[in-house]
Amino acid sequence: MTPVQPVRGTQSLLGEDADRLSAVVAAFDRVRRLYGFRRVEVPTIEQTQVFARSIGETTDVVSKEMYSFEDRGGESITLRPEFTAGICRAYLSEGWQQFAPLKLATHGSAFRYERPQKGRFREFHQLDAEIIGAAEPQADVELLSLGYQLLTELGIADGVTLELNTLGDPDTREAWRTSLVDYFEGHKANLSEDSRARLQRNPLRILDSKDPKDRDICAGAPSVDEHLTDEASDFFGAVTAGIDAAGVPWKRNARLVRGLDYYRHTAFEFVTDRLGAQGTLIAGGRYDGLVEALGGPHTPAVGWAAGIERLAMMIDAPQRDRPSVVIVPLGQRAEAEAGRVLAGLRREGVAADMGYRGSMKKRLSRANDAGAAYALIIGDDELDRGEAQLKDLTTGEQRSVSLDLIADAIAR
RNA sequence: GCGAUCGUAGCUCAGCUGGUUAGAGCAUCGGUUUGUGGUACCGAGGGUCGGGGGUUCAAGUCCCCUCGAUCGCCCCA
Repeated sequence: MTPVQPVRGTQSLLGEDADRLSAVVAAFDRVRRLYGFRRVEVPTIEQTQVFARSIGETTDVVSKEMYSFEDRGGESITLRPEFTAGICRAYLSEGWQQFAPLKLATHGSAFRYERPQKGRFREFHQLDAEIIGAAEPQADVELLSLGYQLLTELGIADGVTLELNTLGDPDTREAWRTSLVDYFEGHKANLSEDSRARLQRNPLRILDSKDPKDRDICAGAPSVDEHLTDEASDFFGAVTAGIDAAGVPWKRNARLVRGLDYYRHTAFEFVTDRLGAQGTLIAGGRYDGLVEALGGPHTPAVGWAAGIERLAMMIDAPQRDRPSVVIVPLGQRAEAEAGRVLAGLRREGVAADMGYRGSMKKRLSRANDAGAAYALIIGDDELDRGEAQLKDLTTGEQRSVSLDLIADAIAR
């Protein structure tokens, strides 16, 4: 019988690869506390309309790339493809509005039915940070600082660039869009086939086309700056002044866009060239229109999400967990005593382990493989004297230690 | 959805233009050492060569289909 295969685009990780993911999450958890972002839990599944309404019913994203199914009650359910929409739903349905402005953080699995490639999976993991109910540019600044400090904490800030742009307010956005369509219509003949299709569907996206011909045309395209209202311009100025003051390096990318209509003002990506085509590590922006799209009151908000797998690929290998001591009992009498010693050490906060079976040779070999600092050998002879042999696995030195003083001996 | 490359042991791979019982290293298990790991030496287990079909006297090797992996395109909430 052939073994059961994993679902395409899912990962099962042991050892260093798993440690990398948890190191990223641990760093995020440290940093988000420093910034006062409260941990939230939201469901993995939501009613499909939570995502469909926020994204727009007709897009490819909704029709082809979500894991949606009908449950036994006939309800259309979707595995979350991201966190933002679910958090906004909770903000409305759980009455979190009373705590606004709210700084929230979470992390976990998300699901997208896409073709797997480097740094892209069908079940993947995200860090997520949101500020809901704040229209002030300081919220954007705080979120950008949080992202930068996370990258610094992970030791990868040097290889990452913050690309920043503004999409302006709705008036700005509409005016810019119109002039972009006019401009690209004029160059339609020279655009790539993909971009000609985008002209109908999502003209802003032409700006980040990878096609060299498109890029030349984009170089002469109207900039959002020409359409910024005074208010939008002031807002962007406040954001950039704020991150400059906070010491966050950034680069203007006037071609950075967001496809969905609910985005306003700030749009940004922390990118790297070290991960091939999937170079975006953290992506976010201001989404003042989203809560309204979910049926709530007008609510300004800004946030970002980061791909945990991508961050994990960037960092140095984390130190693996290793026991301080592995107990090696010899014989049945020793094994009973060893169980007491093991429990005692663990209660004292010493990372201690003991194999379930095996010869002394085997057990020592396992202790060595586990990276233990010490092996504690307990045999009948030692037991009679209330002692054990403590062996330093690095130096090979071994000495007798009283069973009551093992934790002290290891600490030294 | 589209394109390219690739699937041989748990892992990394070798296997020439199709030709007897498919190999190595690492890992695992056992032994040299019944109370001493990391080193060394000896030995063992483990593969219907991703799956299915076809060509051929003969297929791991050639052809088709399929599944999967990798990288890219599309998409990127």
